[in-house]
Amino acid sequence: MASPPNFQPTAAELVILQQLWARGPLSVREIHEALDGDKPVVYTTVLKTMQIAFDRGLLTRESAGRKHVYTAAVEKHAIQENLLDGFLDRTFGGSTKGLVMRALGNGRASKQEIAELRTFLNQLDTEDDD
Amino acid sequence: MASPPNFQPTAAELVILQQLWARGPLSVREIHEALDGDKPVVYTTVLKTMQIAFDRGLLTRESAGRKHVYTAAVEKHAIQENLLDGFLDRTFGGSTKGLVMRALGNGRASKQEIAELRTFLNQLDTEDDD
DNA sequence: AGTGATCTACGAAGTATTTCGTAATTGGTG
DNA sequence: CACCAATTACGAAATACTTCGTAGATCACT
Repeated sequence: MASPPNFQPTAAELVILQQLWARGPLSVREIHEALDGDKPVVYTTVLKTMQIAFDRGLLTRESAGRKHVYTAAVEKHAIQENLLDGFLDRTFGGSTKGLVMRALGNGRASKQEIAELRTFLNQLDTEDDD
Repeated sequence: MASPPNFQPTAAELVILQQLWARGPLSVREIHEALDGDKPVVYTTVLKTMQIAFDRGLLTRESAGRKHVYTAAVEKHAIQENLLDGFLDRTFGGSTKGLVMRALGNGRASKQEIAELRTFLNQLDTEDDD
């Protein structure tokens, strides 16, 4: 069976994707305005990054008058999984348990999140393969 | 209070560190032999990477006859946490819950691991701040 | 039609990382 | 001591990614 392409957006591309995933289709200007905060970014830097992401198939776009409106062409969950797989192997030698324990052990997760995860983990049960 | 330096080893450095964390102090040759598998690596590439990691303070070394024996100078858990923090923000917008659910949802975790995590999560309880 | 603002395209410099080749040094062995 | 193999040091090319400036097109408005 054919696997989906293993898109691995770079850090700069990921910043763009986060905007599009969260807010839907956007122009370069809209994204530039959202990003140009404490750390200023030049307009054409954002433009170029989006053009590259478009060339790589991460984004689609439509002409709207003189400008382009971009849309994420890849699913957030799929990309997160791709990136996570690599990160898991590189940093935790593939140990999901190691990763999760470190993620929860650093005090960044709220009580709320922990409670939700406990529920999630309790559901996640008998349905196992390998 | 002074924070520990925020070491962020590169991918190549991390490969070296994984060896040292797992197997203790090693020479360049020993690491080269361990890595030179399906994807061949040249000896001096490994050497150079280790010299850079040494310069950056990630490794220490001792002379043993004509050769050097290297040791990890940074703690595995601390490095994993540093890298995880950045990855979490970039890829999951800082949502630990999102990360953990994706990590567990992809079917890579064994029943065994899931059971252990459930135990861990149940212990992880009242001791919360923020 | 002319002017100015906004936009896209894109080359290319800048930065970070990885990879490799060459030279010099060291240690053991005949 | 001479030689060979193993080793370190290091410059520099190769690769990947990011950033920016310039040029040219397009649109709105006068």
